[in-house]
Amino acid sequence: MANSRPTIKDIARVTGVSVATVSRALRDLPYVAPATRSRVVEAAAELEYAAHPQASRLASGRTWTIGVVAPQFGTWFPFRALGGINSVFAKAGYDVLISMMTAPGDRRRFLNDARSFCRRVDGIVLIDTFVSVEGDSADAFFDRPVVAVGEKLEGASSITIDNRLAARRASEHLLEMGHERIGLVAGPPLPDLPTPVPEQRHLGYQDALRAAGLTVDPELVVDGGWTAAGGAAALSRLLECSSPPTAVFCMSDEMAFGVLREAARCGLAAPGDLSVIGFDDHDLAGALGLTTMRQAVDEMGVRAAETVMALIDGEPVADITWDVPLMVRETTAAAG
Amino acid sequence: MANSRPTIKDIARVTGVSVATVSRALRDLPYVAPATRSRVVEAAAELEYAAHPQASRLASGRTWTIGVVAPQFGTWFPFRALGGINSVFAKAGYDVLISMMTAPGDRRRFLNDARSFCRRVDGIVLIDTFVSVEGDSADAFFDRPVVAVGEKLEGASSITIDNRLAARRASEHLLEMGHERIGLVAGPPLPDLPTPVPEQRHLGYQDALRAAGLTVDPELVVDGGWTAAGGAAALSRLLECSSPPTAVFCMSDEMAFGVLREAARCGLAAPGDLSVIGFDDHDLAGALGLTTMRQAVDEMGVRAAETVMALIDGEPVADITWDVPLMVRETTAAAG
DNA sequence: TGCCCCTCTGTAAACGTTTGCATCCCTGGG
DNA sequence: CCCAGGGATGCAAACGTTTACAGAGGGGCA
Repeated sequence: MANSRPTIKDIARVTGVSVATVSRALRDLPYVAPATRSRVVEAAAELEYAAHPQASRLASGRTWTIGVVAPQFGTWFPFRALGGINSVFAKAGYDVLISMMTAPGDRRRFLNDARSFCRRVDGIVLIDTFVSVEGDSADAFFDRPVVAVGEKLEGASSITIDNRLAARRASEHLLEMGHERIGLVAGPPLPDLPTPVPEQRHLGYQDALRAAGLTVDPELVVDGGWTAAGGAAALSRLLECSSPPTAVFCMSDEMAFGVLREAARCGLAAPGDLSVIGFDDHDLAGALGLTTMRQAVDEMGVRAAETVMALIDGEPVADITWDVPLMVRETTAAAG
Repeated sequence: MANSRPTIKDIARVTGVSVATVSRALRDLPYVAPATRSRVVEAAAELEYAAHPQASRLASGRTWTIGVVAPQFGTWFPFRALGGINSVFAKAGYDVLISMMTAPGDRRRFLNDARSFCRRVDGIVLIDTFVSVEGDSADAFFDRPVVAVGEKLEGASSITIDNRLAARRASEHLLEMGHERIGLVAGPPLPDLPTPVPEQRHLGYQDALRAAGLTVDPELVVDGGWTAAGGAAALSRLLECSSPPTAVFCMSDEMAFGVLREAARCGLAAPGDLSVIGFDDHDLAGALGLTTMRQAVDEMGVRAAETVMALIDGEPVADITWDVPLMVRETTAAAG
């Protein structure tokens, strides 16, 4: 087979014009005679020509690539966000390069990786990366436009939610239905990932209880490990309390699914015997009837992608706080 | 800020050697004096030099990038596979470029995209892409090593499962437990994606019933739309049958989750009143106790990544069939 | 007619690497 | 003492584009 594809020179030779004219014709630049342009375009189609990306990138400085950085793939949040991000860039003609850079640890190495990564992309989306250790700015790592999803970062645009407020709202929903013994199935802080999320959601839970004049019973706060299995285990621990909760707020839907299953196994009906509210609006939450706080990750991804393109076009940095609406479904009901 | 990073020339000037020597020193090539090498390496670290990827790729022809192509992100399967794929390449120092090429439709445009995509990567992983319309080979689209996950493709290595056999096994599991009225919650063929998966799983279901001497009742085959909500709707249709099933095989776990929920809503206990088996081993299947056929997508992704690297190293094309073990959990039990 | 401007095209210099080839120097064996 | 051989280095030509600049030709206007 033709191991080497035709180059712009081949097109030039075939059509009898210079490479400069071919380049202009194929990129719809002005100052090309219509007849010339169509001859060139035809020849290119005929030879099945496609520009060599590296060469054009080297020459132009534009990469037409966006980098997406996440701490780990395999979890729900970054995957979902990537879906939204990717759909936008695919339409806009950008490539999407993904990278699992682990933020802290070897800082020197990270900086070097980041610098090298930058050069391959026109802009960067950070998903839950928490790169900033002690208030560094995005410029410290990247010299490209950056949008951070799920965290705020000096010098970058950001798309975040108010975790504390949303957790408070979730807890208030239970309070409003008359519950007074409210359990918290918490996600633990992640190793090597200095995320404020667990703490913020915990604080929101406390805010709600205190505002309602209730004391926060530490016995009602258990670790659910961010997984469904962990959620199930957490509920069984909660049920061993001297005075078990009548409602549970879970920091993630996955843990809530586990809680629901454990409840069923124990013969507790939801919401009859136990109200459960989650956090995320996981793919399955709607179909399974879980009341939850909707974190529209894919929409946030879409918005992040649009924001990167805006930054590339020179628009200023901006912070966006995404709304987290309460989705009342079928796992919460009035107490008693 | 320094808008332009140091180039290899800067290192050369600082250390007083030629760019060629710098290039060799930094890439650990032989024929560089130890003293020279360490001087160069130090200078590079000092200046925070990182090679310009486009330039080095243009010159060397190696891209150190792997392309991952999937028809659509946002669904469970490709995401999960991407996780596995990415973990391998991240370790091996490859970038991962993702692309949502839609296979059929405008074939000319697809070919052009594919050709252009090729040039950016050293190898390609196709996830459930079903590019081949009438037996085309991988060479028709790509002139790079290709590994296809979930489909077979002439000229490419592949990682697939035997959908028909696995579906048969799932159905046999129900038969072995004494069920004779077995419903099938089917996923419909996907629009614009000529996948044989739905048909194969349907055939496997029929194989099992026929081998057991049962007739296939078309009333027991309903469409679950590949979603949990669709699965729930499917079960309610099945229950309207004159003679409803005592067990259900769902072509995906997500549909099975919907079935389980609908059963609970109708007061049917699983597995007491209704046995349910799924297909996939979704993240949540274990924690929710769903009996299912385990399609270890992330492992398949890992293997796919390793296979691409093997192809790049010149090893021959090979087809791998991945095992799909039965995971007996808590949603299936003996009939009656 | 002369001038200017505008459209179209070509020439050639970037872009920042990698790499084949030539060169220089040093060491060791005959 | 000479020469072969090989390690270390430099030179310069790729790699395939983009783009600044120059120039040719033609039309309109004074």
